[in-house]
Amino acid sequence: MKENFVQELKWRGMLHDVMPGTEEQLLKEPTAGYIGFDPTADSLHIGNLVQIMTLVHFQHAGHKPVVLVGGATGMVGDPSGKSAERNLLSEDVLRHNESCVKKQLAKFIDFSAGANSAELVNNYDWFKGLSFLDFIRDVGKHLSVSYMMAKDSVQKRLETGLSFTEFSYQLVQGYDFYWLYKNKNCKLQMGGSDQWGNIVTGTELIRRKDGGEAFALTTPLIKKADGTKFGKTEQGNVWLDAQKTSPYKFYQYWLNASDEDTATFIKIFTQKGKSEIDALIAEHSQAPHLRKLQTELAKDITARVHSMEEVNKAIKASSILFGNSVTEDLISLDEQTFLAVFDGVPQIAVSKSAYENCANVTDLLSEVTQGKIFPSKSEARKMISGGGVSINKQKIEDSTHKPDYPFLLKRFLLAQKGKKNYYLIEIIN
RNA sequence: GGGGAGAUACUCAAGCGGCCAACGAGGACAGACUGUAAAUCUGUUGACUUAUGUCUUCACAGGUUCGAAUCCUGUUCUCCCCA
Repeated sequence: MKENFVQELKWRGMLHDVMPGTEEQLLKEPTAGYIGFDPTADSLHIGNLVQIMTLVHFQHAGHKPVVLVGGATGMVGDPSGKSAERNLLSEDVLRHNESCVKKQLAKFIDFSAGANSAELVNNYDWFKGLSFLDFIRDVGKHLSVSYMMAKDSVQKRLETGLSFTEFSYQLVQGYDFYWLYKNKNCKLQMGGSDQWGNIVTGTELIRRKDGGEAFALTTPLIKKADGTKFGKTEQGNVWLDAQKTSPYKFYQYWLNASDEDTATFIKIFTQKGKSEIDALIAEHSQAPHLRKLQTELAKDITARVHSMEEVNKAIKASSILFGNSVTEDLISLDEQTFLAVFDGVPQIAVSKSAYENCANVTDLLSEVTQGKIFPSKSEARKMISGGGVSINKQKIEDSTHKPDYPFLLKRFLLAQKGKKNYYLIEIIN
C-alpha cells in the first residue's frame, strides 16, 4: 500500500476508535470503505468535512472510498443525535440533493481514478424494493433485542422514549453495510464516534449472516477549545455551497479560529504533511500575531471548496475590511476591486429620495434599510450609543445625525455593525 | 389513592401586595486592550419609541384590591414522600 491509512489518521488526531485487524486489512490490499451522509439538504456543511477528509486520506492511501447517501436512513432518523424524528423526503428532493452532494464531493475525492475511483451509492435504491417482511426475516432475525438494547444510542433514549422506527435504525444502517459488503465488496465502514454502535451492528450482521469479516473505524467528534459547537455561526451552518455561505464568509470562518483550534484543524482539514504542519506551528508560536496558521488553514480549505480565485478575493476583502483602512482608502478603490471585495457582503438598495429624506442615521440603519441592518430603531440607537456602528469605516457618535456621508463610487455606503458585520447600502435613483 | 413542594425572561435563579420590566449568575451582542485569537475590564440584553413615555410579560383561567409576579379559587404540568 502507498500509505498506512490508520497511522495517517492517528497523527492527524482523526482516529477515535478502530476495530482490531483493520490496519492489517488495509495494509494487505486495496479495500473499499464507506461513509454515510444524510441527504437532508442540497449542500454539505463543514460539519461533514471531517468525514470527507477521512475519505480523502483513504483514497490517497490507495483505497476505494464509497459514499453512501442515506436516502432511506435519512427518512428514519438516527436516535444517536437527540433530534426529533425526521421528515420523509420525496424522491425528487432526494435525487436532487444526491446530485448536489456528489458535485461537492468531487472537489475532494476522485470519482474517475481507475481502480480506486470513488463511488456514490444511495441506500434508497436497495431499500425501496425491500418489503417489511423480507427485512425482518433476513435481517432482524440475526440480531437479538438485548444486543440492540445494549447500544449507547438506545440506552440514552430509553428514559425519554424512542419510537420503534428509531430503535430499528441500527438494523437499517447495519443492512447497508451488509449490502455493500455483498455487492461492492466493501469491508470497512467509517464515521463519527457516535456511529460506532451502528457500525458494529453492521459488522456483526455480516459475520452472523455470512460469516464474513468486516471492519470499523471512527473519528472523534470535533469540538472547539471554548466548548462551543464546531461549524456553527450566528447565521447557522457554514455550508460548502457558495450560495448559502459566501466564499468570503467561509474564508472568514476559518481565519477566525482560535490558536488552539487551528493547530488541530490544520491537521484534520488539510492534506499538508506532518513536517510542513510542524513547521507552520513552530512559526506560528514564534509570531502568533501574524496568524500564519489561520491564514494557511483558511486558504487551503477555501481554495479546495471554492477556488484560488475566490481565496484571493477573500484575502483582498479581508485586508480592506479588517486592515486599518479609513474612508479615504475605500474611496480610492476602483469599481472592479470594490465590487469584488464586497461580493460576499449583504447589499441593500435604498432610493435616493428615501436617503435624502431620512432624518437621522438611526432611521437610515433601521427603517430605510428595511430592517436588514437593525430590525428596529431602538436597537440601532442602542448599538450606536454603545459605539458599535460605523459608516465608511468612521464611527458614528451621534444617533440623531442627519446622514451626509460621502458616497463610495458615487453610490455606496459601507455600514458596519460591530467588528465583523458589514452591509453595503446602494443608493439608487 | 393520601401527603408535601413547585411552575418567573435564552438558561439557571431571586422576588412573596405598591419603590418590579422584575436582584444575581451564565449565555449572547457590543466597546476597550490585542492578533479579526484567548484572557481581562466595561456597557447592553421584553418590545416600541426617546421620552419626567407607551405597551406586553412572572404556567393557564378567573377573583379580591385603589394597586398583584406576590393574596384567593379553579385548571394543566413537574417533582418528592407514603400506599
